[in-house]
Amino acid sequence: MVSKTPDQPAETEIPEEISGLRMTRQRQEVYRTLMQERNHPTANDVFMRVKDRLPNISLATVYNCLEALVQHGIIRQVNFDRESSRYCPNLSEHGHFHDEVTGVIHDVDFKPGVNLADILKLPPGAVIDDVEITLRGKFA
Amino acid sequence: MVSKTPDQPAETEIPEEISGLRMTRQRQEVYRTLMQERNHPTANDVFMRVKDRLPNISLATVYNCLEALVQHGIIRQVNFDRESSRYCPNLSEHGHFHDEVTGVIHDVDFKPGVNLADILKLPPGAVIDDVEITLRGKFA
DNA sequence: GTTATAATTGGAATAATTCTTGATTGAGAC
DNA sequence: GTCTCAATCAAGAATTATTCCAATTATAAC
Repeated sequence: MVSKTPDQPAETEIPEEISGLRMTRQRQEVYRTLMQERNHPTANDVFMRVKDRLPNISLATVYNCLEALVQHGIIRQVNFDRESSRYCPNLSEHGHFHDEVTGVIHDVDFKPGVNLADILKLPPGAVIDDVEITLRGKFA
Repeated sequence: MVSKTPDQPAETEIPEEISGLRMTRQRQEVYRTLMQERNHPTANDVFMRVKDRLPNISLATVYNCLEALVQHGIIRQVNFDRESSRYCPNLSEHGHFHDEVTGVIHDVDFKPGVNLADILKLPPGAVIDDVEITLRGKFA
């Protein structure tokens, strides 16, 4: 190889390490897939996608990567009822609207300035670490 | 016991049929257990409880009963992440606060007059059939 | 390059739930 | 009361998403 062109960034810029997580090739590809497929894929969806680039990757590795990314706050894991978990790189606090007809999942942002304590009778002293808001419905 | 006092309702009043669902002995006991154990038991919790009264009941039947009750809107099924489903006879719209330390689940009511559309940027045209709000946290 | 540590792989194991099949029950017709 | 039919139940097998495990491989530190 002649030129390394070190000043030109890769097509998708992924740091070698994020908040202490070693960004291995597998984790990179899992993450890249999530960034490209914004439709809340399951672990298996990701697996099939990543196999195009890493034919030897195993499903267990995809699960491991997803877990590592979730643990480090790089992606979010989303559950609907008892279905397979889905994964989502949208880190802004948001809920999900599940279209019962098409199965499509839409991110639903909060309106600005909304506070949970304004709408819920929280138990006194409760400190909330995580909120999950899931809506099911359809389009009129 | 001498008098039957028929005008006094049973300790837990359970109609013979609710919205088209035949209230069999098994369904009665499953429902009664949920009404008594307000701590969001799993199917297996209910199973063990109901066995005291119906020693021959099977876990599959408990699942069937729970499903039938959920389907008829008599109880609610609640899911936390990928844990076993839990069941809840509180039909008023409410969310759940999951205490990470003790594992206890608390019902969280909405403040009166709160409208989802006030706090969320719902996709235009979306008709919401069901809402699930789950909080995780601890007590300070 | 060696060594130590962490990650990956493939397959086996797990656990919650659903399915299947045959037996039982209960409601209504007679 | 008895008969019939559909609904329900029981027991265990099957399914499915996910996790675990042991062996290999890659990475980073020295």
